[in-house]
Amino acid sequence: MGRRKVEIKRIENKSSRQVTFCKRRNGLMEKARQLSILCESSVALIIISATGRLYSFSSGDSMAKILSRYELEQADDLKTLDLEEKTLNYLSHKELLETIQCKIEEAKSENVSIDCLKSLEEQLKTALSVTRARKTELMMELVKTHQEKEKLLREENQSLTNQLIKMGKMKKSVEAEDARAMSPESSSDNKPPETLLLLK
Amino acid sequence: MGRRKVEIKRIENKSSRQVTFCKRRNGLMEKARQLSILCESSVALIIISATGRLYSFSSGDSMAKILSRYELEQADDLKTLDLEEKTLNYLSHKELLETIQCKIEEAKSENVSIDCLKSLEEQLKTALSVTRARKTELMMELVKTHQEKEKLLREENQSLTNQLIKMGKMKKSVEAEDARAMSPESSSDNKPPETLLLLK
DNA sequence: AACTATTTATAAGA
DNA sequence: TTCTTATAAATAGTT
Repeated sequence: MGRRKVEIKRIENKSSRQVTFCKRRNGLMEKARQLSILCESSVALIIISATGRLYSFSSGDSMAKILSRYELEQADDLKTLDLEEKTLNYLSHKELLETIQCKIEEAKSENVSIDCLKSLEEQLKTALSVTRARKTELMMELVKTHQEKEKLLREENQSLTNQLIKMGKMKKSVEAEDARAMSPESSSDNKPPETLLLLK
Repeated sequence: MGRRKVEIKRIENKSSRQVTFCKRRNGLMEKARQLSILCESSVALIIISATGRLYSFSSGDSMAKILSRYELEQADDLKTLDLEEKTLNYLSHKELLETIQCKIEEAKSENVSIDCLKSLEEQLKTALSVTRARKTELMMELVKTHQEKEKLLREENQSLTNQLIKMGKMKKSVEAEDARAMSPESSSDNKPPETLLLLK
């Protein structure tokens, strides 16, 4: 949609690449906004220019909410921390925290060097990531437990529902003869309704 | 760009909303891909449908890399607000690091709770920001020192250059009479050339 | 930063 | 769903 068709490959001319970046970035942001409104969906968009400038859009739901939903979906959350790949492979969370304590001890002195602080910054970044990963891990376990519990309840509920249907049919078929013959059994077992309430 | 113009507001009809979602989602993904290639930029796109289904695109750079870059930016923003206002005013960098050490001590036990890790995550984020801030502060001081040194040198240089020019003119005006009359003075003071070398 | 010739995306219809 | 098509919208190259 321009004077001529363009191949989708890196634009060689620097200035026209910059102009195109600006135009298409705006276009993409607008499209993202429209999609989120038209179809009431959540959209998160992050763009980092070649020069490192950051642009972002997020619909109604906050960016953080959308990102955390995304991170939850990725079971490979731990793998994606490739920045810490090395550390994570050789050091446990506990060991990392111990390493950090030493670094902090160093940095607590009054006359710290920039290099020392730079190193502490890196360590803290790593610790933050690993702590996050461990948190996610625990949360995933929690979610899994809940899902299993839910599955069991669903199954129980289904079987109880089936029982009820079967009983209902039987009841109907004997109602004409003697309705009171079923009443003791149906009133004594009141668990099915209770379990049904657990479903949402 | 269709049979007729549409207002950007929630599409009421459910099925046409679904169709539009599918079409525009694909369109947005494709546009994101094109932007990343044409302008060699990093693009991360996450879409969550109204029904909770998740779709995502990320260019070359892994999604995690882009997201962490985004989060880094936010952390910096947080630093400039919260930290300077609250923490930085009441706690020294040293004091904060001490607080963190306690938290880490807690988190080192085998059976940590999610809440405990969450709290540690926050503390590490803060520590990271404060460390960064302190680092920046020291670097700024360093830069300032260098700038001042440079300014002094420039001034010294300028005045010396002026002297040289003046002398040059005087020399020219007396050259015809006696060039050797100026030589003792100009050879005894060799500072000007040396200082000039310090400029870049 | 505007303009405009074209291409591209897509709304509605089949 | 998928395709077709008329039309709206985006944008490439130009000024």
